Amino acid sequence: MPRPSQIDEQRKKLLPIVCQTFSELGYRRTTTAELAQRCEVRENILYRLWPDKKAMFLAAIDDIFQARAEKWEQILADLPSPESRVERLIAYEAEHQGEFGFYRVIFTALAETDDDEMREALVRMYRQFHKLVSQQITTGHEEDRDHLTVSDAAWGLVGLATISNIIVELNLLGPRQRKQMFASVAQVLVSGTA
Amino acid sequence: MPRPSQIDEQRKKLLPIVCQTFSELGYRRTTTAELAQRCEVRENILYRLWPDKKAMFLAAIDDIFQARAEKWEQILADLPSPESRVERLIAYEAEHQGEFGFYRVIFTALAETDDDEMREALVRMYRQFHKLVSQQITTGHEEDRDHLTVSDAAWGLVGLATISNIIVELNLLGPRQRKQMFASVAQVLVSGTA
DNA sequence: GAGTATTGTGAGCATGCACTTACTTTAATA
DNA sequence: TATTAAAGTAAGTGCATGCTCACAATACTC
Repeated sequence: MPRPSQIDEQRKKLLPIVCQTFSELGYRRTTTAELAQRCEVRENILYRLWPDKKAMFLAAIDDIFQARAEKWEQILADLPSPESRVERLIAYEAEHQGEFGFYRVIFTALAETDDDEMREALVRMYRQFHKLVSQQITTGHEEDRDHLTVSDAAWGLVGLATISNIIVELNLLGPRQRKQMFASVAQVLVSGTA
Repeated sequence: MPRPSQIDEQRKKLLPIVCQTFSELGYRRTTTAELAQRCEVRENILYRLWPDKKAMFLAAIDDIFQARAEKWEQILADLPSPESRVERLIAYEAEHQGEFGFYRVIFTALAETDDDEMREALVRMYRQFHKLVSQQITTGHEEDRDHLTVSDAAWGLVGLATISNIIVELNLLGPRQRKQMFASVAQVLVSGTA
């Protein structure tokens, strides 16, 4: 009998490096040669772990999102008080934005939505993300409502427009729901402006 | 004397086709061969109009944004009443989201932010966009504040996270301002949730 | 230690694609 | 009508890059 395969172990070992590379360079600019070099193996080996470059990228998307979700859980675990959970996450996100190259990966993936698998991976990811956010928005946060500056509200609207377009691109909501969502959120942002 | 150059005219004539192509396919997937075919000229000719593919893309970004801004002006011109200007634009955006392939261009551009010119074009565009939005958010929209559903608020937050990452990526705000903006908008979205 | 499948090496193939070059044809001016 | 640069044609070049193949070395089981 021959030696036992360690493909799974190696996949697990190299995945963080693959994630890091895609986060830095995005999809297109990441070459298989670059990946191999950083992983300190030949390209050949990578193709024994994943069928093609796209599979490497999809694996990276899943892993990066997973890491983010785990980070969130960890934060919430430290803070068992039911209140201020959202506030805690918001503070964390505000602080660490763009740290994991998460969105660089997302942007480059969004540039490839003509590919079905890529599209599906994105849809899965956004659905999970949105669900995660939803679960944390507990009701009863009435408190004293702060007013927004015009500039802040404008950024909020630009963000809203962006996510709306992503929703269109990925068919995350039907047109009717999407429009209603857009109107509601925009309304809150605008009317909350001092 | 030879015949006068009509380069400017031809540039202007072909630009819409170039825009359309980039909107459909994004940056990378748009090949110069494809552009030439759609423009019904040889690749050669395109390279007499623009120095390289990137220049064609940058021209497209500018033009697409310009078209959007003009559309907005046109909408506001039809509606000289100072009130409900924002509402009108919001309604328009909600209705026509994703129609011009605007964001497909933006996403693929965001995948190329390692390139300085590309980056600068995006920064210019976002600055203008945000300014435009800001100008329209008139104060005094107190009215009766609608409450958001949890789902809508969550989408708002995802959009906020997205734009925040874009802001980081493009250095549109300093960290301090960005965090403050994030917190304020998130606060309004969360506390506005029924 | 023999046998076998795994792991590693290195070269290379095929293709897509941005960009070029050498040339012909056209038409506006003087 | 002669001149001259622009407009058009056709072919090609060179490079990056995803992916493969033939083969050598290794180490695990029996």
